Amino acid sequence: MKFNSLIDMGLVQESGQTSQAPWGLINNIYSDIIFVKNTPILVNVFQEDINSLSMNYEFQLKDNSVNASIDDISENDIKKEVSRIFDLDFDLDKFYRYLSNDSKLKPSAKFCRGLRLFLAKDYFESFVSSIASANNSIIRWTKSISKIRQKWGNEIQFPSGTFYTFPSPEILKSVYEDDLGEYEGCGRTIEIECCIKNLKSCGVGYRAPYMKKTSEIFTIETDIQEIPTMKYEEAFETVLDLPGVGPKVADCILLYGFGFREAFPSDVWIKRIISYLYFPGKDISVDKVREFGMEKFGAYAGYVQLYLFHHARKSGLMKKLK
DNA sequence: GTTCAGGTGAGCC
DNA sequence: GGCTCACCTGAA
Repeated sequence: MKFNSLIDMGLVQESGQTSQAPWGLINNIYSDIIFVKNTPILVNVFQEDINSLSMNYEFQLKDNSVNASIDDISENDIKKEVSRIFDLDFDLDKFYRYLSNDSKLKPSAKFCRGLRLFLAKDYFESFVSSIASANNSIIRWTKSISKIRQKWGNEIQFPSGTFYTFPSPEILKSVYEDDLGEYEGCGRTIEIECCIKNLKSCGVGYRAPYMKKTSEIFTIETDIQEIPTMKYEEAFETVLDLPGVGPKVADCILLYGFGFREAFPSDVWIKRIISYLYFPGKDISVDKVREFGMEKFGAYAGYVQLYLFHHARKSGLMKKLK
């Protein structure tokens, strides 16, 4: 089945949006489990040919599935969810016309043609993933998320193979934090050097307690459920209250997770890029850069951030700015 | 072996 | 309120 919207799937997957790690990649097909009406569905997405920049998808229900037949879930439900995750209704042509009006933004459109938001398939996953991304590299972050899924996610068999879901808040809030916790927790029945099923063993470092606490809050907090209906400012304050969530991570959760396109996630790289383009020779604080981006780009702030960041990454501007 | 990059939170003023 | 520094890991 096919979507006709312009999209570069490889670019979306590798763009480091913290709502989720890149989907599994085999033979140019990206695969992951999404949930439609609480039923796990394996989705494969791929480009028919590299030049077309349109996207195909197919799906599978799990093996031995008794209660989940395609009768309960319409193909249209699945299509709508895939379309939502890749933000396919966003009008890229209109956005490119907007970019072409600013000579500083214009080059990024060509470099990142077909780049779209990679929205959360699961809100909890986007919170934990974003917290794990703070002060981290994309490579290390991706490895950590993959380990978390393999250690605590549900293993589900599909016709084309075994996949792991992202673990639930109930599971993640009670996992061991580090080697010592695991050693003590299992009654010292194993050597401490052999402890491998704790959060720090996934390489998340000091973020482990933040991730556990946020998982616990997720099992009780009700405010979080209201975020999709909130205005941006209120949503920002709500998300900021969580441990391990500062302004940067909050904006990542709101933009990549929930699709608040007025968010302008600002880290040192965006600060360097914005300073280089709009305030040459000056040192603008990250906080000021965030204000500047939201004020100047308005409803397009999130997409502009996405495009500037990846243009800088791909064009070698980042190395130059460092 | 050492140094460094990368956001957040705690402790301090 | 603002400022400084520790936090963990892996790459250089």
